[in-house]
Amino acid sequence: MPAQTRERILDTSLAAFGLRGYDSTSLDELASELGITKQAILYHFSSKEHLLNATIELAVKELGSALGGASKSQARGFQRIEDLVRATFSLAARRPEVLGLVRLVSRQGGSASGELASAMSVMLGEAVRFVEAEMIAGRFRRLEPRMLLLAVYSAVIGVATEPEVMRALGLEPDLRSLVKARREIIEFLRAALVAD
Amino acid sequence: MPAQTRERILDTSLAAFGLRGYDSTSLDELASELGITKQAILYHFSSKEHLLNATIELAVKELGSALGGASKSQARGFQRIEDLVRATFSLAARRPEVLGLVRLVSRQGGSASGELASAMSVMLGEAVRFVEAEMIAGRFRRLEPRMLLLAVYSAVIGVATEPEVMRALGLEPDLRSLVKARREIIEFLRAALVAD
DNA sequence: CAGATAACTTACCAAATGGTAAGTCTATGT
DNA sequence: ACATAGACTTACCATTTGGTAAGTTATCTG
Repeated sequence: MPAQTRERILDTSLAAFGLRGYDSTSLDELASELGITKQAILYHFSSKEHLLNATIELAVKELGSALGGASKSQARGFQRIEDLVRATFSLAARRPEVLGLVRLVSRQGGSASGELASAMSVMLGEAVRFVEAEMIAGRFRRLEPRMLLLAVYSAVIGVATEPEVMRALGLEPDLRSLVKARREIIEFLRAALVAD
Repeated sequence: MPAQTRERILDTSLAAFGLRGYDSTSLDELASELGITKQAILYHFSSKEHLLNATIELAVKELGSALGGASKSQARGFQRIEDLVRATFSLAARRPEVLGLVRLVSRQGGSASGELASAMSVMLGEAVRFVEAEMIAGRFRRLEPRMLLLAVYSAVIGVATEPEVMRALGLEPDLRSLVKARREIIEFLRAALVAD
């Protein structure tokens, strides 16, 4: 019952696009990784761009389910930020390609990015309101909420997805270091955010 | 006196590689942008990979001259961090492709990355020693210096080079917003770093 | 059993890609 | 005047790329 071919293609292309990039991944490569022919891919997805769209769709879903719990938690104050960072790092360790694809799309833009952009807009909109509320409640320092989130997002995604920079710093990007990095960035954010 | 063709090629390829990526840039494209033929490029650089190497070399130079002043300044405490962030943002506004290429190389690794990696290693090594000294002097909060730098690096590079995320936050990535982003991230870092 | 449909494969193809070989044009030194 | 070398261009070329067309095989349906 190889009706799951479609899912296998999506999985493989998510890994390839997310880790190596769109242009650097050819359909022939994908096909041979999967042990099928390129035309089998084109049977399920009528063009490479359509495949990218579907892949983004999958990544959005995975991102949602990975961060959804933390984002909807009723935790208040810094605990909620901490939950979110933990969830992000967990995703970065389990499926780095998902964050890689998010970054790829958020950089290149392109026609396909609409869905991810709007999904992220929703999440970021919620986050902005949350941060604003915490600032008003006096639990967070007063900073510009959107810029603050941009900095937090960049710091977390960067730490979670930039292994070469870790190497330049003399840190091996293995699991232990990732755990350490997570703890450190949480402390860093706590210092930056929590009002005295 | 078109002996400057070599430099023009490097300039154009720095922009192309840094903003669009390596695989997404063809030699034919580069050539037609320059109004020459592809073989003229291959005359100066014997292969695309050699061109990439030379381009990285140029980017390293530009990075050094852009950040060198701030990095060698004798400013102490947070002022020095602020100088560095300002220099980075200035570079991001003037020549975004340089930081783009840094990111590209630091992600993909590859054989050519040695030079950039070692250049960055030096800069980061200095930075680690500086941060450690400031912590000992009690001017910075006690955090793990390398992880701290990773977070700072990620935040700055992210904010400076991720226009799509800015758009998702409802901010146009124009000059005014960049200035605002710079101010905000400096405040963010100050809050995170400066000991009470 | 006939035929339709889904899920592929084999066979092609035009365009683009990185690269080679050979020629052309100009300046310069002898 | 002439060879030499530098800075290209014109002509090719093999491979790779995304994509089309036409089978083939198995399964389900009337």
